Amino acid sequence: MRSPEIIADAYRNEGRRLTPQRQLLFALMHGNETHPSAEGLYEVASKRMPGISLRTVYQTLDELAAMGEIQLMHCDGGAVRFDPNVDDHHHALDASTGEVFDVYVDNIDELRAKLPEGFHVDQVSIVFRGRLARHAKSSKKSSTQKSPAQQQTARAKPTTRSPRRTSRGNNK
Amino acid sequence: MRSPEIIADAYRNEGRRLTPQRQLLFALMHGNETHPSAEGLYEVASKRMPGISLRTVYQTLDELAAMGEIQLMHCDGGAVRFDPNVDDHHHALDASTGEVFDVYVDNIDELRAKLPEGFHVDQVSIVFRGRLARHAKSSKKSSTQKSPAQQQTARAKPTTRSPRRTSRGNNK
DNA sequence: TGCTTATCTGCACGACTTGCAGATAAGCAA
DNA sequence: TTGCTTATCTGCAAGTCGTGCAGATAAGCA
Repeated sequence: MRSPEIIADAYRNEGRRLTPQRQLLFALMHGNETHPSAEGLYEVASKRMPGISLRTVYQTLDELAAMGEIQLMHCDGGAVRFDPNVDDHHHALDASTGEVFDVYVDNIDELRAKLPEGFHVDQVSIVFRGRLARHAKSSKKSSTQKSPAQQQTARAKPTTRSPRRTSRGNNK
Repeated sequence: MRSPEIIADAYRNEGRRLTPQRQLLFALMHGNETHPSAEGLYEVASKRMPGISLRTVYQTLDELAAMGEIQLMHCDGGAVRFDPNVDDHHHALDASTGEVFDVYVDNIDELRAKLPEGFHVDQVSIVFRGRLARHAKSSKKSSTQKSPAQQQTARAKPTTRSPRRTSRGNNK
């Protein structure tokens, strides 16, 4: 995602209006590495601009996505998450915290995949599920910088549902 | 997923009852390569057993998943899809039809990924998005060529809103 | 055949999004 | 600065996908 200023210009050039809501959201998304959901971003935005509507957050994120400034991520059925990093990268999902980290893989094109005959690949996305050891209790650390992707799923494990985010006292 | 008979035995051994609904669903899922959603499976099941409840389909699929007989797939925010293939494999998603194909990748462990320090990978899942060129289907799927995963996303293309998996009409 | 209780079915409800329509307020002209 | 046009914003209803509940059914067994 480009800088808020550049995006502001892009908006103007497209005849769109620059509203304080949009500017706030540009700023909150720029460089944001938390891969927030619309709700999550809404909560942060609400602190700085009480009254902003969740609907506006959804709309603005959709616009940014349509402009190619951010990407959508659908990890494990929860809410969609947004990523301002549109470089060629992948993700690591911490199963216990729900956190998502950007992961760069430099040799995807070397994958030996048996694709259906005649299948043209537009995009490849890889998700590494696991967990981040925040406080290594034992002396086992500094594993890798360019680690080989450990081993693959051994067996389908009992459908872990993504940690539900707390919903603000919403009700309908 | 093992055969319906074996699963039936497994159910009995766990003290669960073998109902005609479950038996039908075991049969419909066994060897099913369409990666159906609960709704899709429900529609097929309804033809053979009018009156079966969608709720029952969800329940039975959840049981099978908990038993490790099938896997869940969350592709692009639509409904969850179920896969009776629990081998170590990945998926190719046809962006225009929504079809999902199983893909075997034999050198995942060679991926050079820059994972966060201390991140322990439990599972790696790869999704190849693109489309299948349908035409001249003369010979069988005899040739399983090991094609290198084509090139990666050149650039995040303006996030084309996922064609909102047409809920009902889709998977039939 | 009868009994216990696991299942099934139907429905309401919750999470996440999107469609709508009236209220607001950018952007521009005078 | 004032006015005007109309893009946006906000609030709410509605739609999709799943899950919780509770009464009706029907497996499995004596």
